[in-house]
Amino acid sequence: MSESEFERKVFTERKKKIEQIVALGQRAYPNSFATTHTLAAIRSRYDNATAEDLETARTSVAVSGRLMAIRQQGKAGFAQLQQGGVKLQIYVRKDAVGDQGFELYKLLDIGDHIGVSGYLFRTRTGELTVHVETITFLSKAMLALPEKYHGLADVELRYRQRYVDLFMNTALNEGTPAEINVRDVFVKRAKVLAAMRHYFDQRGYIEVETPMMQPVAGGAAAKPFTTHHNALDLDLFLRIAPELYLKRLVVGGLDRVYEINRNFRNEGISTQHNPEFTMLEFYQAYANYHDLMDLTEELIKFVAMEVNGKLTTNFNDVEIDLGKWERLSMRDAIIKWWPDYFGASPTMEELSDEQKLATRLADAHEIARSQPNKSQEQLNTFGIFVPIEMDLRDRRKSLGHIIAELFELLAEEHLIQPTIIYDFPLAVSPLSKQKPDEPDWVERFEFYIGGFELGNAFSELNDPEEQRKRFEMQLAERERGDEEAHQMDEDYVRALSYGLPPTAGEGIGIDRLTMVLTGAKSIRDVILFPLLRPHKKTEAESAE
RNA sequence: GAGCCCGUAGCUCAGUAGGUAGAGCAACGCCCUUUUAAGGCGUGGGUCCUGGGUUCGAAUCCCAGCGGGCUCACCA
Repeated sequence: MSESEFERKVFTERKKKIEQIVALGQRAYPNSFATTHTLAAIRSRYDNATAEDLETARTSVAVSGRLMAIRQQGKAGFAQLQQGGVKLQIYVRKDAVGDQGFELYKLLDIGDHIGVSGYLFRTRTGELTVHVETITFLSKAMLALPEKYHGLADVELRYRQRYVDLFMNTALNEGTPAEINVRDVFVKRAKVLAAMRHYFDQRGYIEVETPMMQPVAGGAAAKPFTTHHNALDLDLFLRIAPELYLKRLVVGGLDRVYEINRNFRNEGISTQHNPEFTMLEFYQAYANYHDLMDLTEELIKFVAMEVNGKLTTNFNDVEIDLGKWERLSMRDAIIKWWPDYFGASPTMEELSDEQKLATRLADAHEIARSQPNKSQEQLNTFGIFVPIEMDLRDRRKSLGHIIAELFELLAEEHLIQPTIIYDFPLAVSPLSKQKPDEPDWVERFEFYIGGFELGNAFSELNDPEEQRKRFEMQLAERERGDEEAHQMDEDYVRALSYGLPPTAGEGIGIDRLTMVLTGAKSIRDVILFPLLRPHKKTEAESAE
């Protein structure tokens, strides 16, 4: 820790204060303090009590908390205690706490933890306050707290010193903008997890934990982190998904399983991506993707009610109604969001035939190219569209890949209200079951809220021979340089060979769902300790 | 990975026609027995992110680096 002169000075002064506090008969770092109430309990129980109520039935309390404000007034003073995200004012006067007690009070700093006992009253201005009779010193803040009104605003410091962020940036600080009410966000995140567990537990799913360290990183298309086990001299991957293990469990007869845990993907960081993120995955035997569409809507509604008590949520200044869902096939979504700028929308038939789509994209390319005045947005779209069109024309990518790319380019950003996008190309879905009537398409859906993907689900491919073929197709793509193509997993094929019943499974990004439910604009605001590049150490510090 | 923006006291921020730095809070000392972003008087505190360059002179202009934010690309 590199300290400034200011911080060293404050630290030294406060060490002296601790000595003085000990000289007053207090312990420097006592082991405990018995309270009668939490601050939250006092607020909920006595917030409506009048001054007369409090006077006639005198309520003695012992409470503790961190001092967040001190307003000294000669031989008396007010201070504000904070505990559990709740604040309560205390009033200390010399004639009530005695000479020693008041000496102690004067040695307190903002940030210190104390315990007080006394009785409740209302001040002249009507604020519920503890009239203090004894003060017990509990712990000292050896560093100065951030500015009391604005809190800790520097985004980098908030992430690096989340411990400060958490006690400074609460809804109780008037200057704190609602979107960085940090404590509340993480309380809600915990409620999301609890609600999900409750939902699945009630429906006969069992919660399981599958390996985070895997010899083959499967179940998704992503670059993994690698690690090594010394005793076995074994290279391992941090998992990118639990999927293949969870389906092995369904083979084993655990018909309904879920897991809530971290996935690790060695890819870029953005407002929607952190290298480690939390995923719910669940599998249900004898269900298909239609069943999971219904379940998804029900689950998200349930979680929203548990967390927020309502189905609407404000995200990026848009009111989102989690009670109303739209369902669109991927091809319909492309047709719906096809921009006029590219001419008339393609037809379903054109989107299902490589040759016809190639012609259609070439036409669109020409129409867009010949338009004289392009907006920046159109230029951006065009800039992404052109390579897609060329990939199809030069047969570098299959129809399926092109469809998926077109969908992401044209439709994804529009999916603000809850939308289920179903029927994906087989080429981008190596673990999904084909549609009986359209073998190039699979029974898969993703759902979108706020313009990004929150979940991915499908009827699970359970034919071991077909699965082997799909893995081989993936290996071929890997050969062609796609580092994220799926690896072969022989044991998974073996597991399928013992018989996986018809099963559907789904993964839901917990961080992103929490963003939607709390209005957080960055995934880093819903992860307590998001990954940051460490500050480069100075030579002096490295030598320590 | 690319583009744009930011980095000044512990914190929140001012400070450019380039003249070697300010406020509020916090800290320290004093006054104040119903305040609440309490108030009053006084004091201390800064490698202006780092390293180069231009200049008589750089927080300010230029270059490189470090850290961060946003947008885009990849992905969930």
